[in-house]
Amino acid sequence: MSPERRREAIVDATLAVARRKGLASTTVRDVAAEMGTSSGLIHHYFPSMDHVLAAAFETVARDDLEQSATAMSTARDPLRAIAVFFRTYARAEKDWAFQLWLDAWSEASRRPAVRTTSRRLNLAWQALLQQAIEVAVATGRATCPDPRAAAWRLLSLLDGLALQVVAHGTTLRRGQVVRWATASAEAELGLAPGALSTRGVAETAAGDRA
Amino acid sequence: MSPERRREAIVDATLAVARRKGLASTTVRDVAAEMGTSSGLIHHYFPSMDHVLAAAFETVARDDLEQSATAMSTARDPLRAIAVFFRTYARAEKDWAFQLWLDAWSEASRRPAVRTTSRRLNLAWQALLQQAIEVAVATGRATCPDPRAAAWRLLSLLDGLALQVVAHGTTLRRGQVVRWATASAEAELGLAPGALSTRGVAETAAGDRA
DNA sequence: CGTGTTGTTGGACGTTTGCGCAATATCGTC
DNA sequence: GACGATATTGCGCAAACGTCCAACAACACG
Repeated sequence: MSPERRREAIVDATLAVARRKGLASTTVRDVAAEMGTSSGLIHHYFPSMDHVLAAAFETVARDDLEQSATAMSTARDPLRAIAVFFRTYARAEKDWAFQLWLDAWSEASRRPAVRTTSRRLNLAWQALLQQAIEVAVATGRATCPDPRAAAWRLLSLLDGLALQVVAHGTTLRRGQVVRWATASAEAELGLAPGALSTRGVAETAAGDRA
Repeated sequence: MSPERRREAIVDATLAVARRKGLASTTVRDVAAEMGTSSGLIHHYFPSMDHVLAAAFETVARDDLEQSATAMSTARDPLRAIAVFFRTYARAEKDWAFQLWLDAWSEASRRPAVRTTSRRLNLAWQALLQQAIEVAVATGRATCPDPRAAAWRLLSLLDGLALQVVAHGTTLRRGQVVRWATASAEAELGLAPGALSTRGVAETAAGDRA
């Protein structure tokens, strides 16, 4: 198995374990057992467990980011692109991925590699939303005095709401998260209520269940 | 030392350690060493480490809650009470307390006692803000079609922004968090821009540095 | 065929974890 | 002053942790 392939295999195995036990309590031996190999092998490819976890978290966050970015790029309209952003953010299948975010934010203070990765990816997500807002403003579809601030606010709102869903389970319903965040976005962008709502974005509605 | 005093002492010691190392990596022996006693003593008062951490987290979150509640109750005006809520939320001294929240949200999936405590306190914070909004609406100082939703949105926004400050350090500045959240609150409550801003809430401005 | 490079193994090392338990110390009550 | 309950100790236990390393296997290249 090629070095690159092996690294991917380690990352995949790490994610399989992290999905079950959480990022924070994923150990070298867990990953080795998941791959069916020895634990020493992991340290042959990664300098420390910190870097393994950071690499694993990065692939998930980056994949989701690219997935959202391509979904947005196929939207026929700047406003629909923003609507797609919100709908792809709170998908039910992503609950475990958001738990990874929670773990990363918490572990950031203890694991340097996780911190830099988490920070970089968070900035990338903000940049994606900010750019979409700027496009909407430039094409006259929206008005927004400070796209950078609006993107941070909307992203943080999504994070804070999703956090309640994932960490506390029944406190909030997922549908409300999307609806509330979308409504805030309409206010931020000077749009009429409902301008970003369900109609016309059927391609992503499948992720909005329950 | 009375049993109740001893429990408090354990909780205090746990917090002293958690402040340094984070909740997730606070161990029985750390707490015992902090108290200058044996580790067995902790298990004599708490059934498991999970409950120790939950109790410690609870006292901090509850103290902060009561602190905010009393500060709000002394405000001369419903709107000022809301402004106080935002200013007391993002105080610099509370960075370590917010790291406790991050740890609690992350650990919620693994530690049952932490989960129920975190959930209960989060609901209490939302209730505090919702009540303040309802008072402002009832006295005609604000308009808000759905105080429950608005409270969740504003609280989640604060959480999401504070998260960036605490977990990633330099990504956002603390002053911006308060200003951005306050601006969102003004929009949610149908207020003029600046209605909740600095002027007139000097009693809490000390916590807004940097 | 020999030889060096590299992937991989399996386990040792030292530490740390949560928890339990027998022994000891302390103290209120008769 | 003796006694019973309870607070507290100090350590043992088994398991788990990250890291490291000597040894074996596989293969490319001379």
